[in-house]
Amino acid sequence: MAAACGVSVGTVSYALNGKGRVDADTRTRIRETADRLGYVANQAARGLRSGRTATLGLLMPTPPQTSSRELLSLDWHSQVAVAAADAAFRADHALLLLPAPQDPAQLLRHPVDGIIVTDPARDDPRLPVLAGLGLPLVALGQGVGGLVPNYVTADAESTTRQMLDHLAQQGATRIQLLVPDAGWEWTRLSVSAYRYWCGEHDHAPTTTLVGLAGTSTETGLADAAHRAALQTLSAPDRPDALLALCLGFGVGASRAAQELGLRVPDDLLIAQDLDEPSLQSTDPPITAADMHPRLQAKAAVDMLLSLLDGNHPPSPVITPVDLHLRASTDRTPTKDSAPAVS
Amino acid sequence: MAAACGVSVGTVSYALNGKGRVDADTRTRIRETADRLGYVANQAARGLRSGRTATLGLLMPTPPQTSSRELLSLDWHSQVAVAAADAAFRADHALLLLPAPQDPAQLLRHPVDGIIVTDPARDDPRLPVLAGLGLPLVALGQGVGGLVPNYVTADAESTTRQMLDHLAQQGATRIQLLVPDAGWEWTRLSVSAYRYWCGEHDHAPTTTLVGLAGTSTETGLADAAHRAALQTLSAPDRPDALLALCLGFGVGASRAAQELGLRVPDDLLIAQDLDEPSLQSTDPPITAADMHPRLQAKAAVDMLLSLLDGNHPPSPVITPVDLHLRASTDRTPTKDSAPAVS
DNA sequence: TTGTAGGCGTTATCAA
DNA sequence: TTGATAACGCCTACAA
Repeated sequence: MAAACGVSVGTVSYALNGKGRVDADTRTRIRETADRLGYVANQAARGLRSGRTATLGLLMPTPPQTSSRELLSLDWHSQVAVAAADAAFRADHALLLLPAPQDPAQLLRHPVDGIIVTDPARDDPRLPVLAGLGLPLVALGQGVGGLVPNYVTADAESTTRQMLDHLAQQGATRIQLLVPDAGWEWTRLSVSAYRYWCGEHDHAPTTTLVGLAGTSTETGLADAAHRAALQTLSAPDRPDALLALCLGFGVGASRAAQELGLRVPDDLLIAQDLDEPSLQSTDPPITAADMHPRLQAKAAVDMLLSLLDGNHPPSPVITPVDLHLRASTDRTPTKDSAPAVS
Repeated sequence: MAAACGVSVGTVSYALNGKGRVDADTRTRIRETADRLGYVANQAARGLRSGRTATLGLLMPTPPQTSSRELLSLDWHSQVAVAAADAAFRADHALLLLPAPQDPAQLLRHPVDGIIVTDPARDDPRLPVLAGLGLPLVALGQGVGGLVPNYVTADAESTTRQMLDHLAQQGATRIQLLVPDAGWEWTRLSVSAYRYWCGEHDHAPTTTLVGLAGTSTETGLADAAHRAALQTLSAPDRPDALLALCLGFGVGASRAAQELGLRVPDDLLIAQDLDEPSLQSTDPPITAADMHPRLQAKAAVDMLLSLLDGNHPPSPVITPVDLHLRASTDRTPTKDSAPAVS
């Protein structure tokens, strides 16, 4: 382009991204003409020359092959994806959406500088594939035991303790956990925090394992939790609070309570760790924790970019969690007025 | 690479993508070594030469600047994004997630061959920006009056009629529409179909406009609908069925009915046009239509690819819609057994 | 049937 | 401070 408007190509390049080599006047002149002509450097050529693509990959679980391992809120993923794209763009990078790969070669067809992998599990089939790529990697979720050293996550332990404290403060004396039977890292940490908390508070830890076999939708999760909760709540020494550790479980528990004639929050408190829209449409709405997916996404992008710059970013990054207190755990006297803080 | 393993670079190129120039033996030999070495052509170099990027852009509404115009289910978007990425990959293209642009130049920094724009509105600020780009464009949603000639959408009219027929068949005689006050194309078509249907069925059309000012979350939508429904359902000649034409409205209507002591479905039927997870956690679950976001996404990608090949794809593509009948509109005698078909 | 060479737009190096 | 030039890897027209 701009060779035509005054100087040589090299000078244009230096003027637009070089450090201090060009004359200030020349630079402003070039900048102006570039703006006027709407000129932007060709990414393909730049990539060819530099070996970098200015593109980050976001590896999502692909719906068709969703296994129980990858049961995650779509709403969560959507927020992550858009926020990550936004963060990448602000740093002059593009974000490529990658379906879960069968074949590593498939991933290389559209080269990226680094990859963010969402919620890896300990035996995640995507991990060996990624390892073979030799690309910088950041996990959005637990780092699964050193397999992915750089990761961004919320604090499972602190989240669990916050919720337990809140339930106890609202009068719960027998808090029971609804635990997904899926071997997730997040679950493991939460349960362990629960046991620890029980030890501190002279509380007998009781957990109900909810089988996830064959479940692949939010409704399925709710149904599974519903069955488990019916059983648990019919027992003679039933709990007076349920903490649901998986999407959908809160809705299922709420349904079970209603069918058994238990009033929430009077007879039973219900809370869930990860917030989701459905928790606001139950009656009463269910307390849950906001893990700030957008914030996590931005942190993951920043971490990856910093890795690409050759830095050793602080890792892991632990992002904050905010409890959304709703009516399902609100035992304050005035039950009629709007009690939800969301 | 492969020059080292037998022949010249040109021959490798011809062997891997050329027509018939090379000897069959040489070709298989080259293919084999390429596979063995995991060789894939460098996209940057290929793009530099060909001018194409093998990359499609998906333009999403960006959360920070979500205006009432772009209030859409995040769940919907997530499904669209992942399905589109998958379809693009199968056609050897990558899918770039694009935040809504302020500046057209920003979009050009990461060049794409074409763009899918989700749910454009008639006065969508993204459209003039896109027009200035001169790129092939496909709308995922209504084509907004010729502005975007190529589009993929579900059939608003047929969806509305199906729901009205279903409600009437379940005994509704005074069906009222809850209409978002947002100037959406989909809304306009639905309302017009409703009026037409009323004419055919000797039914007095009544609609309640629900103001969306200041609302930007699903909860906000539900609250707005809740207020409107309270008023409507308290009127002397209250409707016996509500058809909600916006996300969140079904949940809001359901809450209003409960507060007024109206039983669903006995005293009031409730249905919503676009399905969402929350509709399954209300009591009772609410009937809605599945617009098959994944199918729509795939159709949009196919249409865009076909445009890029210089074809005139059939446009618009109208995708099918499936009614999910749930308890909120089920007046069959056996009310106790599980009535939901989902 | 295959090798050779030029050029796509950038940036880094070197010379002026 | 600036201009010329080579090279990044690929495709393709042309020569062998």
